[in-house]
Amino acid sequence: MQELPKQYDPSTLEEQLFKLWEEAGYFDRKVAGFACEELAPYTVVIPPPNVTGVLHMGHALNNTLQDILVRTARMKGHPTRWIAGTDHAGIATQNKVEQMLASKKLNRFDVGRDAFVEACWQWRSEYGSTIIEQLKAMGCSCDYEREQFTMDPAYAEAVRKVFVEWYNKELIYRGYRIINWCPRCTTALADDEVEHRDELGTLWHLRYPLVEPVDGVEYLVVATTRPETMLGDTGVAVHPTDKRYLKLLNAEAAVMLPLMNRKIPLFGDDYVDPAFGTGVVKVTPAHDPNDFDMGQRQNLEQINIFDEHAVVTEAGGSFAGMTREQAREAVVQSLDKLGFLEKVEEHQHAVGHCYRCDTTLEPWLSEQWFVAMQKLAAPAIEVVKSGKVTFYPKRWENTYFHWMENIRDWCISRQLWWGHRIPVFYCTVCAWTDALDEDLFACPQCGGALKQDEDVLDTWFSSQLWPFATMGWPSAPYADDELASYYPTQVLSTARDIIFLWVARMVLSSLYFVDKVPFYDVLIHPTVLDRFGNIMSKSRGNGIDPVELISNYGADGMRFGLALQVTGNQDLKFNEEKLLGSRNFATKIWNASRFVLMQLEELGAEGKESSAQSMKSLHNCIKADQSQATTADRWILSRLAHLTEALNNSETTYDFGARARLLQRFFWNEFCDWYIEISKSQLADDALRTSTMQNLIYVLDNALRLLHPYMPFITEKIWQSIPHGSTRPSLMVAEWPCAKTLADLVDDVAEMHIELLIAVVGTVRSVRARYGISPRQELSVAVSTGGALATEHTASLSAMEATIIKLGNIDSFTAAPGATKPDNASIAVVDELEIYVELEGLVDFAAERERLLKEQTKLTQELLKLEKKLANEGFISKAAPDIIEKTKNDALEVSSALARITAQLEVPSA
RNA sequence: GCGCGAUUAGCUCAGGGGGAGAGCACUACCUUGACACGGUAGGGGUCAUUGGUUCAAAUCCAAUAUCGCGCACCA
Repeated sequence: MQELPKQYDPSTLEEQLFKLWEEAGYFDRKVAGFACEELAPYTVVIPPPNVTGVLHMGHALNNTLQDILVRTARMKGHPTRWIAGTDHAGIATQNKVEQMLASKKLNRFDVGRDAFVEACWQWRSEYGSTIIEQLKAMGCSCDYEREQFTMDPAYAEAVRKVFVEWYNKELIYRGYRIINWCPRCTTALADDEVEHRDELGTLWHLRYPLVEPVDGVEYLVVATTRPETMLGDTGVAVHPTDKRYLKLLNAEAAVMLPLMNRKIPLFGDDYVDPAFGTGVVKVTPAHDPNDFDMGQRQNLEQINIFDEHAVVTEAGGSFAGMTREQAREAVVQSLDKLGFLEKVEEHQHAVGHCYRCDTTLEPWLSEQWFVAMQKLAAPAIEVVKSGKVTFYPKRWENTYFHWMENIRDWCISRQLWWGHRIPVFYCTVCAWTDALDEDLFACPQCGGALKQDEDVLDTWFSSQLWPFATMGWPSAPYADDELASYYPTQVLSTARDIIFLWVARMVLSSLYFVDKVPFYDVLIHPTVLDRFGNIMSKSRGNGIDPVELISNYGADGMRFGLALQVTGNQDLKFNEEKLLGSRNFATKIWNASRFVLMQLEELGAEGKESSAQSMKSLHNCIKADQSQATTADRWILSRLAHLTEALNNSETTYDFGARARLLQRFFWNEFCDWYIEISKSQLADDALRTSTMQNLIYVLDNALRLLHPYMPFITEKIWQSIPHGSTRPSLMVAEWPCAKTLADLVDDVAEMHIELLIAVVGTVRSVRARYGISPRQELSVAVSTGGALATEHTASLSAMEATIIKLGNIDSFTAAPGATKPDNASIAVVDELEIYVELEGLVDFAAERERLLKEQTKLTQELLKLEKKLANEGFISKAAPDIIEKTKNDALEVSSALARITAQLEVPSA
């Protein structure tokens, strides 16, 4: 046995304990050699944080939850595997490395592609492990030995195989289309990578003169939020049935585009909403997705007026060389000068921004690679509909369905250098092109030199393979047969903002390539907001650093405090006070354990139990020998049994907050506040000493096991020091308390009897506080029992006399059926007990009379309410029998209490 | 525009058809031999509003208001 230091110091202990776990290899208990083969494996893949990442609150929360699940499963005996690793994060990492180069006044083109990619790898090896180290500091029990990276050679092989397979099945194709373009990152983005934000913009109304007036109409008015794009206008559209413009349509009128002096046609298209603005739309096929579609239908020319930096090209005539912002101003000015500006108004509209750098995106026409999603989506919808995959909370399934059912083709090419290069090769001589599993240098058709596609794949294209690519796919047979035994994974825990980007695509690709769902449960945890309800972000500067929280509250305090705040809500307004409370809870656990150990030591020093070895034998004894057990012993064991059952029952609902609360209430309010206090008087009794000690150890041992997944460090440290009943070397691989075994310990009688004790002690304490009687002043207390169980209650209270005397600081205690009330005593009626606290010479009786009058009024009102209810015919005929029974009992109790208080008031006070 | 969430004590939030709860904060007392990051006892709420269902509504339904989120956007 090892003595615990006086103060709990998370900072030094956590590091030591983590090292102990890691070195012993407990994270994979199968490897560590502990039996677990008979149970189904429990696998979780970590949502791989970006290599550029540092731990933020979302990670802290999400990984706390995953660790709770994994640690619980491990203790229950499941072979567990929590796969950890990082994502290469194309744009994010490339941006970091570009920033680094910029500090040396270089850009990526200065150093060249190979050197740049090399610099990315360098950057990764230097900074890429930060977040993994931080996960360790949190206590996350991941399988770090199998740490994965989305650019590992084996992983790259998987990505390439997926591309080639889909390419061959024509699910991947190349197309010339309008995509979302970030002019700062100079790359295309997928639709889901666009962040729309409402902004107050301007709506410019422009006059477009007709080439020839029709019926006196000389010009049309179009409204636009992007006047600079007019340089690329190749048409003007109205709704085909819009009466205002029918004449013009019939006349096949054309417009002379101002500034560019280009003749462009007017045409009708259903897309145009005649109710909006003037009902006339300028059409820029190269710079707006809707205009692109209309342009296709009308066979309009596509004039791209921006280069990749959103600078106006030659196609923009005299505006060439201007940025889009400069061009906007210049175009508006020129139009105004020429009298083409009709009206300017404010206009609220959504603007797309780059999800990585927040630059305003440009809809841009370019050649890109796409995945045809529709066919792939159907089975992915099916598995959720049929319940093979379940979301928690379930409402997120709607979000998933909505996306899947309205799915659009996925732009997967990125004009970046850091990432998986698209494995498509082009012959520089002939027209040969193909996607290849292996690099090839000469054209199989003409022998000419081959060139690989310059673009890399969307990071999410590789992340979608994470659950199976991390388990050896596509190597055949799967390495270590992992895919066979550890797949599908049990649960995927993540944030709601990547349901589309990641979750949906994992389902779809896993079904296609492995023919299995990637996970059974999807746990969408709440989003952590700041205490005012705002999203935490760098730009707001309102983020909280979990590393700092760990140093302030300990990893255990942070974890428990976060878990407490997890409910079914979609947001979590971060409440740091809960962490403080959790740190205090950790201290409470520490000190309660110290108390138990101190008692144990004292017992050993007296020679009652001479060695740690024999103390080990104490474990479980209380269960074997219930004859030794007091009411309090049986009560706390019964509470422990209920707790274990409740924890097991709520498990699959992922209700972390509720479970944390159950644990805290049991340990603090039941074990510490009552059982430990009661044990003090039992330990003073030679006859009860050993059995009480056994019970303290037994309950503490089990409570530590139940708490371990939430607070792994402190529980491990204490457990190492107590004579627990396990042969296992570490709590993290110890046995989970068996609910079935514990069920035998449920004891309703003991629970009821402790309620009596709590009522008596509570009454005495209340009386003291009410009348300002010093805690040192001993009091005389008598309890009159009544009702059918009067004899049993009397016996029980008498048996607990020593404890009651100690807890209430009482000098004389008696319990008897119908005991007479001493003169000048305070009376309290609790259930069927009348509790008398003698106050002779201690208090002002007028005050006590006053209190009783108040109590009488309260009870009278309560009784009236109950009687009214019972007199209600509807209630008697329709309410459930047990509710009626309960109401009758309540009425009886209240009326009896009222009678006793009334009687008391009628006795003239001395 | 469509969809989702929230509205309960000063604060953060549980709960959920039949007695309004926790933690923090507040008040009083207690330096009791595990713990002042503690103990004991208290004060404090028309459960957003309105209507409906029901014997019974904080709880179920509908509408409204306010706040937040997501999707889709009409230039």
